[in-house]
Amino acid sequence: MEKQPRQIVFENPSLDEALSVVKSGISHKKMVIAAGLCTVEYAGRASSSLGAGERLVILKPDGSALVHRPKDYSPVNWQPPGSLYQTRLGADGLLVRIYRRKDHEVMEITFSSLRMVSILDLKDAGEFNLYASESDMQQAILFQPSLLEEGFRPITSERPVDPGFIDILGVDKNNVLTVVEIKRVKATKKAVLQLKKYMDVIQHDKGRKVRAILVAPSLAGGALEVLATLGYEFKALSPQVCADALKKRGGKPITDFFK
Amino acid sequence: MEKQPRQIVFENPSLDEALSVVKSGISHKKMVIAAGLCTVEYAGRASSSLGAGERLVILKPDGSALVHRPKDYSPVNWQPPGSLYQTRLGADGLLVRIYRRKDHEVMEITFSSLRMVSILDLKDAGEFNLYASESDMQQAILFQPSLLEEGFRPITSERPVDPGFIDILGVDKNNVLTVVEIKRVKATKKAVLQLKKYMDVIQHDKGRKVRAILVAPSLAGGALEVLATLGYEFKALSPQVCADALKKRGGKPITDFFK
DNA sequence: TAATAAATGTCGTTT
DNA sequence: AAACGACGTTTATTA
Repeated sequence: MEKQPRQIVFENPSLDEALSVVKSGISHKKMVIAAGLCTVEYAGRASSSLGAGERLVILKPDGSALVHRPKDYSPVNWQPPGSLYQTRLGADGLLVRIYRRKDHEVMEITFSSLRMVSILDLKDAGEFNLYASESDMQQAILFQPSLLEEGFRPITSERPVDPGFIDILGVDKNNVLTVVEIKRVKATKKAVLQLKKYMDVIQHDKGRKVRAILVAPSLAGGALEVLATLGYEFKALSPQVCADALKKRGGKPITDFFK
Repeated sequence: MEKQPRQIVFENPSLDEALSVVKSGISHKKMVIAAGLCTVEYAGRASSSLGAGERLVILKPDGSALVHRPKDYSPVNWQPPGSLYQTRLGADGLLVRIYRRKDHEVMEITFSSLRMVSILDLKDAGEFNLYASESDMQQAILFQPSLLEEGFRPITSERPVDPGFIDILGVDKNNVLTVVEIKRVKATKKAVLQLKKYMDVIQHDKGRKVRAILVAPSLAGGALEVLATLGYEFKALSPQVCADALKKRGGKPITDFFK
């Protein structure tokens, strides 16, 4: 019983060597990394053509593939998970074909030469947690209503109304019904209009005084104007403060991606 | 004058070795690739925490950074271009800190061990062309208006109005003013509302009959309803058909609208 | 800088 | 599978 090495790395491999490494990596469901001079053609939802240049190519065991240029956050070409790999030597060099049934998408990479090719067997069971999302802010206000203002008492959250969901519905210290809309980033005019949609419904239903409060770390220029016109209010509150408030409450993060 | 090697690859490097390789790669503005057992902390617009596991880390010369798990198209953590790198040995291992001034974002990777670390000097001046984009659809209709309907005559494209740009403004065979909104994917309710915004302005300005046509490969359920209510029309047209029409038109690549 | 809309958006949840 | 909305969306473009 031969033990697979935990990684394989070839520098300046021949096309033949690269072919055998890539083939092996794919069939063993390992991560394949290749760097070299290549062209890329893509056809599917759109189509694209990438001229010759040196790039980093990543083939993941789950069938996702990435072609990265030396710059930019996003890959120049890619395939989502679930794609199928094929590779062979062609007239122009080492061909890697990545096919996705859904949308009949094909990406074809042609390496004319390689600088490096590698197989990595990565074990990763780490847990990922994201904090301070908008729902975290909501939870924080529900748990500690004074974050919004003294005397505020939430009634419901995510209350469904005609055009969506009201983040928080409650009453203030004078028992005035209050609609709360939360944004985790600077609130734009759009957020105010969203709040207005809810207010239109609530005011129509109730026919009595209702307060509207927009909660966000800050307000965009245009938003303030609309807000003032409509007689709504703004409460500055950052996701960080909410995250801290939740942390003090103890327990684990709200946005637990792996439930 | 010593010539830099075109790439450097270390397998199972010590933390010291890895430190020196990473430092060198960063300072020489090369692409740095590292694979190993690490944790990642991020704080900025949100904050996140990633437990120990083996990942592939890419540091690009333009200051963009990616942390890729063995699965998924998208990185689990990242920093956009323009970030600054810092690296040193810490108590827990090799620390790589990627800081972005904008939004005060920090990502910190801590490697406890490495499987591979590499510097690549990738030269990439290849041209990238994308076809069957929304702009291509627009160009195709402008060049061959019958793709929309017989007798249609475009007047302007990208006409600026209050809150944006009308994709195409023209007149139909009866000289009725027609607003055209184009989507390259199935049109949603949102697209109809976008069209409505333009219509509100046009109708307000002109005070005469105006047609509104939504062009897309297909219509979402909710969109059809709103479209009907507003009295707008739908024309099925795929980006591929538009790309083909442009190609037949001959000449140079379609994505040349960037004048 | 802010706003606006496109994207091979991707990625979840819900119907 | 379709629809809908959120995203650390990113990216491009314009005022």
